[in-house]
Amino acid sequence: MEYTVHQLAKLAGVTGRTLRYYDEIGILKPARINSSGYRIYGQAEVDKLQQILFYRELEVDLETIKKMVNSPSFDDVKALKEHREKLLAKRKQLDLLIANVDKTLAAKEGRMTMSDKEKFEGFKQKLIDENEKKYGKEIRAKYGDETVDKSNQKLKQMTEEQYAQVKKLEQEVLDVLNEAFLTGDPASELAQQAADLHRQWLSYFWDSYTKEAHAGVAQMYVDDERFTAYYDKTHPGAAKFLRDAILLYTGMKND
Amino acid sequence: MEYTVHQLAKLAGVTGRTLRYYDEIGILKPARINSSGYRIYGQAEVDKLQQILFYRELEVDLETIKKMVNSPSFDDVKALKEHREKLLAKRKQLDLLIANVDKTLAAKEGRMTMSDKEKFEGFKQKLIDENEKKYGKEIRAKYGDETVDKSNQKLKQMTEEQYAQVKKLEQEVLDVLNEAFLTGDPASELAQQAADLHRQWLSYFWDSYTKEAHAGVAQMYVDDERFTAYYDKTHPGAAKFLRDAILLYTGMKND
DNA sequence: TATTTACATTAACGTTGCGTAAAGGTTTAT
DNA sequence: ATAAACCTTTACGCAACGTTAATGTAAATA
Repeated sequence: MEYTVHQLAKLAGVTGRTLRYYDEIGILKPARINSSGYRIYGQAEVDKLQQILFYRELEVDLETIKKMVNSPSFDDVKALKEHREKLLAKRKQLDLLIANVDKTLAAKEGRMTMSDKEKFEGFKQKLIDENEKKYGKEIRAKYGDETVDKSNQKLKQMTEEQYAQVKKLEQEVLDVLNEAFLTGDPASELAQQAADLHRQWLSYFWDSYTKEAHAGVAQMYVDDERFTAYYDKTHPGAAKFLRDAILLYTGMKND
Repeated sequence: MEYTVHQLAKLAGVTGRTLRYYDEIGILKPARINSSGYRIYGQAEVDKLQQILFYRELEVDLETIKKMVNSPSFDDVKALKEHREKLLAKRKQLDLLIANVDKTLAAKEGRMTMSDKEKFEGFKQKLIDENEKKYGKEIRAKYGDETVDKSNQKLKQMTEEQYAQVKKLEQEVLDVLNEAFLTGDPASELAQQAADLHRQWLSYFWDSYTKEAHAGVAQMYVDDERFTAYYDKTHPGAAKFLRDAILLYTGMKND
């Protein structure tokens, strides 16, 4: 059997370029060249190519393969053993790398959680301040300083476990909001679901839920760029969209 | 603090070329360029370089690092996780490769052992034939056909364990012979040690050792190219050298 | 038979992360 | 003043091909 480049290439699962390259670097020369300058390969070349590809599979470099298949006196077992050592060293290095990447990720996620926590803390403080400003006098007059201070204190002392649940809800709000945003309609079912999830989320902070306060927080998302940025992360305009959904949800705004 | 390329390079443990390259691909630009066209780096660049080198340690490609350190909005945790996946895949691939290399080596050594065994078998047969030719009539006349045939049979039935010991001795003969060859003197201590090891080796095949037979085998090493090739593998001429050493050892040739 | 289609050829650049000259300008030390 | 020690840009080299580009040849079809 005789083959042209492409025929042999297909037979062996490589490209013609590869065969020309192998010819160029002298690792596999065609049996002969016909009158038109075409490379013609025979059975011997097919066999040799198989060998070459076998060693290539093992990621031996072509220079070494060349010696292996072209000089019968070459100690291929020794070469393979050395190659094996190189592979082992590479794996050791890889293990180190992976461990380091893991360490870096752990540190980064630790920091992220940290900064999330800080944001969370800031949010809680902001809620307290807002409540204080809007309803402070009224409520303090009604229940007395002590009661209000204790409530605020409780808010600040949310447990880690609650925090985790809150984080989960927070993510759900985001997910549903982003999906709802694509509908473009704050009155859509998904948008209203997002608003409801947000109510559940808020309930973690408030003893008593009021539509007014909920709507107030929603408005804050638009007014305070810290929160706007948070909700707009995936879709710019999502914060406003959420506010509108909540305004409809709370019935603070019709149609 | 301000640094020129080489100063920063030394500080960070890279070469100037690296910094120029990082400038070229826009991953780390100098703070400014002075009137002579020199790159001047400041503290911010030092810090950034540290980051770059850190990620480089993890084998992240420069294109990705560029995004990581230049755009604050880039999700580096995600990138690292993807990188981690790539590393894991690479390790898996490496494990496969190593297993395949092992398999190849096992097969090759299996074949080698096989061919060694064949050679060994051939050698035993040859010894029998030689003995038969040289001493056959004499010995058969002396002890009878039965005795001789049984002896030959025993030779053929060497156990695997004996075989292993013989292989070990064989290697020792080779090692000492090759070292002795460098002295150039078949009468040297090393050469005589090689001859002695060879006698021990031969004793595995023979019930009774005779100087004459030993010298005869030595001569065979020179006459039969199969064995000549075996001993000449490391140093051409070693077979003849061994013969001479054995001739001196056996006293079959003086001075 | 003329033309299209499917091959073949060589030449040359692109890939990654720099190393390594080469050819020349600048600063510092003697 | 001159040499030593910097700096600059330009550009090839590395491994193993992929990918055009420009051009020539063989086989199939109109």
